[in-house]
Amino acid sequence: MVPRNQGIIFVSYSMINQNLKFYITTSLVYTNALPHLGFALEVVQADVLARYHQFLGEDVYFLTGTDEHGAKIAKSAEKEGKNPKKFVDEISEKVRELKEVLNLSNKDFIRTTDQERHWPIVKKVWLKLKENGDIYKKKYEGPYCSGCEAFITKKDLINGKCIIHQKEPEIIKEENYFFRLSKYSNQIGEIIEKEVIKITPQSRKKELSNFIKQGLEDISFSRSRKDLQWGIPVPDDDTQTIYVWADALVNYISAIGYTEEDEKFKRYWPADIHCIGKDILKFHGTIWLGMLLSLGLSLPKSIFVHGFITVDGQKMSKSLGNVADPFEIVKKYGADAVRYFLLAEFSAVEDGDFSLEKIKVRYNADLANGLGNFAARVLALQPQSSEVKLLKIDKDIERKIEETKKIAAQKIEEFKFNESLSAIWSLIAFGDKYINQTQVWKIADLELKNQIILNLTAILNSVTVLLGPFMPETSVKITQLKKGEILFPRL
RNA sequence: CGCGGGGUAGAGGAACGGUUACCUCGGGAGGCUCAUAAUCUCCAGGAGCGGGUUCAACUCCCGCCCCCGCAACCA
Repeated sequence: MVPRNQGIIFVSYSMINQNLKFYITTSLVYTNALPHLGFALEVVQADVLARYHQFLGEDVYFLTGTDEHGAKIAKSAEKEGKNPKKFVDEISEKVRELKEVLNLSNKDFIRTTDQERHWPIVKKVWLKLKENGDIYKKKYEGPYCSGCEAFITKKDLINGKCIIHQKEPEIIKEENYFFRLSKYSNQIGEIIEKEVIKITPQSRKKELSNFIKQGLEDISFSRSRKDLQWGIPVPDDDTQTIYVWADALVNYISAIGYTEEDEKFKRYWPADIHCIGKDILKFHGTIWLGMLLSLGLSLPKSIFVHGFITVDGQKMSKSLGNVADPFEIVKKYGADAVRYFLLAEFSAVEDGDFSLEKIKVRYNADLANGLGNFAARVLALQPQSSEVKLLKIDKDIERKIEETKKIAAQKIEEFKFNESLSAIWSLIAFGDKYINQTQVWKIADLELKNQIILNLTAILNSVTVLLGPFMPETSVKITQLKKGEILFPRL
């Protein structure tokens, strides 16, 4: 047999990063409904980055979790006749299951209902902001729907009426705590403008920058207890509940135990990458930064903003009944096929469309016919006898492999997962052509034949390693694959 | 004139101021039989509309038409 896994494949990846830390987060899933494919997209992208940096030898901390407070959740729970705690426990557990189902490498999972890890730090943050004079009481005036028993926003209105209750809202005044975001408006504007925090893609940075130029206003940080019971009480004032910003965003530091002395916090903060959706960039790019500035903490190094998934060309929505369930899709195609689809089918920063038809086409074309078939071809060519001289891989093959490695790595760092994968697939195509051109199966000269098989094996091995961050399970499987075994059966 | 993104073969996606605009699926022809009806080669078919800048524009600029985000208390 030609040795299957020879040498360090990713030699072009530096292995000197042992002391570097890499802290990567996703947004928290809001637990008012089961997780959908959109969240799967975010965690899969983050997982590729995490695994890639792991591969580089860095000390990776990959965090995800669930945001479990809010009136919406309390309401959804009530609808199902459950108490909120039980309700969010169930959904949070489902989100956790995604870790197994999608084969995620996250190290930690934080819940905003965690009274031991999360609550104390939220309170601490609150008190610190207050101490700095950045939290104050102010009367808030806004449209309030008595049907919803909550303040509503413009978006909840159609023709000036509440969508759900067909009622005109009353204007109600309420006293809430506010965060002095306006104080940091200029500073934040400059941070974004000067790219102290790198925002990918550029277009989002522009969007955010323009938004901040209009000037940031102070933002309400609490709700009255009667409107929002399911949440963390404001310290020293239990007539008020902490609103989402000062609760959910804090997860990024509560998970690593924010106190200046905490070793874990010292080690990992600031985040290297916050992975978020385009809908919440504004909050991360303004409120969160304002909080950090007030706390005197260093700022995240970068924010990566991904697009949304549509299904059959339409926005996912419960009313349309087209919410794609990641569990079901994985059940049918397997974790790696779903990961592959989400990463390869579209650019990470654009919106992408999912459909069962599309994933099937990708699966058959790229995984069964492409990767799987190539692996089978190479394996079938392995010589029977074990006497193989130590040969060296041909220069031009070596060159092609090196080039692919370089592109694949570079594209990951640019968040261009689809292009990284397409570089890997062009190496597979190169291998396929090489087999056809050499007609290796016909060659009688054993030495020449073995040389070619060695080259092919080197290609397959490289593909295997390069695939690691994207398709971890498949990557392992290929190294253990035996003649005649099928990696991805055609569907 | 609120801000921003986009309109590329039948479908879905890239790239780029300069040979012949690329890839995948689909369609057509041929080859091979190591391989999962796989794989390889070749062919057909394309830049929203109108102007401008340039030796040269799909790429830059202007106008128009159409789509889509954002326009803070929404995860």
